[in-house]
Amino acid sequence: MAAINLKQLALHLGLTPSTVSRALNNYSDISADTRRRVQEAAKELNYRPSRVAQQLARGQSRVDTVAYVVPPGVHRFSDPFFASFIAGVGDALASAERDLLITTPSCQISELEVYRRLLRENKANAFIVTRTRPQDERVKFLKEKNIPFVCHGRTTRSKDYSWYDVDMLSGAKLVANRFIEQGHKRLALITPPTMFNFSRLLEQGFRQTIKKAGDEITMQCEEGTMSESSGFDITYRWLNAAEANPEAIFCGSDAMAIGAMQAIQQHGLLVGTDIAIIGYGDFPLASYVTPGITTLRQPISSAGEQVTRMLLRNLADPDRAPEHILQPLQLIERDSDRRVDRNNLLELRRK
Amino acid sequence: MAAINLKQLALHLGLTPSTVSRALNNYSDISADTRRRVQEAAKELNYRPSRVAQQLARGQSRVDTVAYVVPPGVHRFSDPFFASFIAGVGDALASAERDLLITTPSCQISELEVYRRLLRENKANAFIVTRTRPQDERVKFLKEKNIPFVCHGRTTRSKDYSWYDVDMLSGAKLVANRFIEQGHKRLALITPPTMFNFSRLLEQGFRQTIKKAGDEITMQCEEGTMSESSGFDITYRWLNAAEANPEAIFCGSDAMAIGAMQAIQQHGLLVGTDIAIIGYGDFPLASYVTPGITTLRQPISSAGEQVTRMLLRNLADPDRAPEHILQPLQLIERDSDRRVDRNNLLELRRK
DNA sequence: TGATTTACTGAAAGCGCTTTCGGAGATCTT
DNA sequence: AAGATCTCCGAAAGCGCTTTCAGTAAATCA
Repeated sequence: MAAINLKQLALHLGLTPSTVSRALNNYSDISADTRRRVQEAAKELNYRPSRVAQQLARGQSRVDTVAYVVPPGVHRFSDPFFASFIAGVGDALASAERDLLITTPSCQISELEVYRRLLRENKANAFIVTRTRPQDERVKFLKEKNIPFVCHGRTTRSKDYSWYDVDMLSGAKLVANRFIEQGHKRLALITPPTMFNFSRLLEQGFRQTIKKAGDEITMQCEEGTMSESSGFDITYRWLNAAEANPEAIFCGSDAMAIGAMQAIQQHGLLVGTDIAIIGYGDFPLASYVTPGITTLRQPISSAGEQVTRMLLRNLADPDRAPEHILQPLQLIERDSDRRVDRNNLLELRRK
Repeated sequence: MAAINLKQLALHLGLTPSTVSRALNNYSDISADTRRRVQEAAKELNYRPSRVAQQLARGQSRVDTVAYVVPPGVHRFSDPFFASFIAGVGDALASAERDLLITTPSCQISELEVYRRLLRENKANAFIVTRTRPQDERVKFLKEKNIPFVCHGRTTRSKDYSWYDVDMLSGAKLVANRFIEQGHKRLALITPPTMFNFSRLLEQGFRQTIKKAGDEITMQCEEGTMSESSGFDITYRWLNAAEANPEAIFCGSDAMAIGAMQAIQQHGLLVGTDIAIIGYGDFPLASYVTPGITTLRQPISSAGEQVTRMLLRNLADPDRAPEHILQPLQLIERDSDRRVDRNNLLELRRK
């Protein structure tokens, strides 16, 4: 099954490479008979033209592929964030006739190594970096190599490259203030993994607001993984703990909010009435569960699109100045942080 | 911003291409001074080596990329199916040092055209085809061109290529029988788009079972899009209709099941007690909503993995005989099809 | 100082394919 | 039957880069 090339195929047929090539490409100056012979032999010998050589010869050397290296660990693919983001990226890219390469480091290999390989193997010529870390080696690497890229998320030093990010700091303040206005005293926070920059901003905003509100407001905080089960586990533990239950929980993902709600219900408590829940993300199902999740809406699919458009602009004009988009977060009010008359549960259902 | 090539760069520097090339690639036989000059000029003139030429020259002509062309329309990306499937594919591929190219036809372009382009532009050398249609042109195309591929799903004629599929026919029978055993008479079905082969099998299995059960069992059926909103809309319409409400609904996706449940609740009815719901997929949230969704579990992430492993085997040995895997579906019993004491709702919550 | 090494650069072949051009033979004109 | 016209195929020049090899000038040695 050794790879056979044009020359060998030609030799085998007693023809020249040029003839064989034209036969294979259906040129009209090849006799029907020869063409057939050639094509049959090609199939027979399992000849596969080197696309690389073809491209070079044809002068199609452009590589319009954008790579999205999914960060390892932490729930990667099964995160609805992922799917929606990809959707946005994919759509924007498709309309620009570019493709999206998705990959993820296999266990042993460092993330950066994947970037290097993709470049070396000519698989991509631009990158979208997500879930940025405070000090992000990926950003450093790409800047050094002068490769076009755009980030979804900021890093600590972030003036000199393009990024799109949500205004998590303000968003978290919004949530905290809402809880406080609702009269809750014992707040709680389940953060996304703190390795992510946005998780720190979230916690920071939440804490700042609480601090400003004075001593009577307390908070507890734990780091989750963004999955339902982690929201469930953490909340469950809290409810079983000796201390008084939290009155309001801000969950760093809607999935965790769902888990938390489940834990609350299993404890015989009522979400909204006994414990208020606010989530983050507004993923598609947030409004379809009962009660509907009040959540900080993150327009992810549009995030994917916007990030991609930035990148495309950058690609079109490499000398372009970096752009920055700070997307405000909107609080979508549903029922998970709303008190209801406990005796009137069925009525609630009727909405 | 015209693309500059090695020769031009060399000319500009008064050096030969070979020297410049070696300078750029950090060969040790280039003086530090020259190297610096060259690298600076390269950056200055925004020189970008043609990766295609590099690959050809270096003899790295292999293209280890698997493409997954997401079928257009119908809720593509936001389908949790998509994300999980990709997760499985990505993982399996990563461990084999291959990459995954994901793309989707932009509005104007036919799906097949995308396949052609990917091949032409050397972006992929193997394909994973999902959501097969009864007569699938993609399959025909790939077989004709002798390109390695594997399907997730079957077509009508499917002996001579590898596929992985779930046993939807038996699965649907399982569900119908369960409904019947539970004593329901008026069954209903919300199918996935009928353009998909598995949708037909689903309907077929359901109908066959009902037919066998005799005249007293009736059914109504409508085609959904697999989204929450379509489940909601269809159910809502049924509940408002003149005819008697269905007693049990089988939804072709968990998302539709959630929509249906929402519609039922908005009508002041109790899911499980008034109307039984069974979904399909068992996506991550199915157990976290209230009530938990009874569903036909489709092991999607493992589907992605298995499909990919098949493909890898195929790639490793092109002469290998086609493989077929028919995955049995398992019914996961939760609460959405379980009657509860209506007066004891709060207790239920305590589980 | 002449021989020898060292440091660097240039010339040239080649990666596997496409494509233009020209030419040999066959077929067609008048 | 001689030229004109087709058919069909081979020769050869690239595509943009890498890499080996040889060659020159400078540095080192004896």
